[in-house]
Amino acid sequence: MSRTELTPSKQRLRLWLKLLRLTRGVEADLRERLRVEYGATLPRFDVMAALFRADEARADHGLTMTELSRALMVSNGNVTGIIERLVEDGFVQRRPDETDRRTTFVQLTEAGKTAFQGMAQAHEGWVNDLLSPLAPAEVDHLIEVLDAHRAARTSSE
Amino acid sequence: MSRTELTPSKQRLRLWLKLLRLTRGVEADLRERLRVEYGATLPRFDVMAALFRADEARADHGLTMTELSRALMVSNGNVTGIIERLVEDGFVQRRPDETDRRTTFVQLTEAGKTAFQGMAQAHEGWVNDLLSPLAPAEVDHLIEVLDAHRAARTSSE
DNA sequence: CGCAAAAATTTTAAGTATGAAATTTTAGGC
DNA sequence: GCCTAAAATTTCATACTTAAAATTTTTGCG
Repeated sequence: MSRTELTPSKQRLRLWLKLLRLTRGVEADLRERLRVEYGATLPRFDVMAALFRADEARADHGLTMTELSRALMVSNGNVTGIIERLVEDGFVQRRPDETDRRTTFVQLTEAGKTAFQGMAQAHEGWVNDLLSPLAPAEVDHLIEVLDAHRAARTSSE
Repeated sequence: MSRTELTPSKQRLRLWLKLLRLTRGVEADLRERLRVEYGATLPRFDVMAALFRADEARADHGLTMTELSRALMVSNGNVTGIIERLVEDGFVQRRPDETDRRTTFVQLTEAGKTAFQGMAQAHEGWVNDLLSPLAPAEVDHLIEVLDAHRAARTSSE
């Protein structure tokens, strides 16, 4: 019945390329809108999102640089630069750990929280639009597939 | 029945974040392996793959810079830099268009083709491993979903 | 205690990435 | 046949990204 007769390996490669195309397209769109409407960038937004979530979970001292780096899956040196610019803009503040002078806590300022909340609402709408061809049932199914994939990967490590 | 009661918009956002996590994870893995086993980078590999495909399709003159930029969904200025380094390495050669002096054709050298073929085979194996938790039927289904999504997006433009 | 290994972060060098401006060349209308 | 608009590319400034080296501080063991 199928039009093409490909090995599982080749099919997975095809899927991977299509997945990459989708995410690159969506990311390009989101980046463009963040830039035009908020003068922001995607990495900045991602960092602020992580800090906002942390603040909601436990409104104490923010995240350490290492926690941020791991949460976003980017290198530690990378986080340093992004935080530096966010601090310059007044959206983020650093705070030293009293008991361990190696670590630095990082958290959103009030201005940072306010700025993020505006962007986050717009961001959710954009993502919804960009993925709107996917029906809610399809979305739920895909989430399950991704969760199962993630579980399989982490257990095999 | 469902544990959480989220709006379609929030569900799509969740899906997007999971999708991003998957692709970033896979990309990080592929980048690491390309670096360790071939001393190559992902952008270089992507460019070479596009040129290799073009050469298979019509073995004449390669691709123009603009075609490359569009195929990979990266900025034109970006392609200039990557090609520059590939030319230095002897994997790619530029050739001027005789009839239109604005455009430059770019194609793999023999060394480039050979180098790419080795990497491509390994790359397919890595992708297969990384996506192995997805059963072939699931892979086919996902490909259909992505194709439908892509069709819906391009038609609405 | 003393000191080597580990941990958290920053720095560095090179590559990737963008958007905008600049350059060169071509095409089309008058 | 000019001259402006469009097209293809490069250059530029800035930001992001990585891996590796360097720095600072803490921990744990003999």
